[in-house]
Amino acid sequence: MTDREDLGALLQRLLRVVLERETALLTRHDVEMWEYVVLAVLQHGPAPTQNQLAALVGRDKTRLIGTLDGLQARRLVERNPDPRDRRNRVVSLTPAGRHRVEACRADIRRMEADLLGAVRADEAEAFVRVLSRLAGRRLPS
Amino acid sequence: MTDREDLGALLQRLLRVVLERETALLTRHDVEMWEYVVLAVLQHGPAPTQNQLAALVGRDKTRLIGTLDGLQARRLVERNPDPRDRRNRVVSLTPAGRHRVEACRADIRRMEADLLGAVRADEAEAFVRVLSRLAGRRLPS
DNA sequence: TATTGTTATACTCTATAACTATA
DNA sequence: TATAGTTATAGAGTATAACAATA
Repeated sequence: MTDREDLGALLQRLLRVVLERETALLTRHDVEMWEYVVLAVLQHGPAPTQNQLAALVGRDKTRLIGTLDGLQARRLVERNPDPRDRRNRVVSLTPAGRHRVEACRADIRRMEADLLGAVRADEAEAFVRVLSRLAGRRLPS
Repeated sequence: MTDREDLGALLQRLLRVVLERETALLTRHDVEMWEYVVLAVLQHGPAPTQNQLAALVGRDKTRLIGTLDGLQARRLVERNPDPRDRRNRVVSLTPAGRHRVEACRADIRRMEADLLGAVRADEAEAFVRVLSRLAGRRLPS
């Protein structure tokens, strides 16, 4: 670890490449980046409130609304009032939304495999493992 | 590589942590993020034109100007007209600028070592090596 | 005319503060 | 009154276009 670039610079450059490829790929599925992030989070289950969903995707609740409007207009997500507290709107995937995000995910995995193909398979696996460790887990709140 | 988060999500989360720590650290040196990026690039030698410098740091030439103004006002960089083509202004570090960026770099290295301390030393080294490979080299133009 | 550095304008994204409806 | 969702307003960051000086 003698003379190398800063970790921040390296991460930013790699992230930029990943995001460029991912954006192009998602466009072919008619899905924008933030839309995909929302769909991916909802794969784990419905979000009990939009507020919690916003925190989960790391975004403000006000900025989330336009994204949800677009997804709902295309019948990829549903917003249903919670009968127990009608202020809350529980957001969930429709079957179409589930199929869409699964198709996106498959393409992303292919893209990632292609990218990681530049290094040995065991190196790539170790890289992703350490990256997961260092990135920590998503804050649930 | 069964069920894991997307590479983009992992990279973004780790980058966010790194940038937060780096920003706090740079503030103690009275240096902003983009200012540090410029200083770090200039460590390798003067930039023959602001245009080339902008491309090197991955930024528009118009957005670079305010950053250079601030750095020049604090006598950390110099802008000298090129005698052979007086349209160009060659940007270089002053001695104070060199000392400043070296101090920042040292703190950043400490921060990175602390961050990478969460995994074994050989894993951390391999991680940075693969990351460098995948990030590729900075485009000179 | 073309290019470097600069300034000015417009646009996007984000953050903050009101508004409504339910509780 | 307090909270979830929504809308509206203001601010920061960015991109694009015009401008002055030099070639």
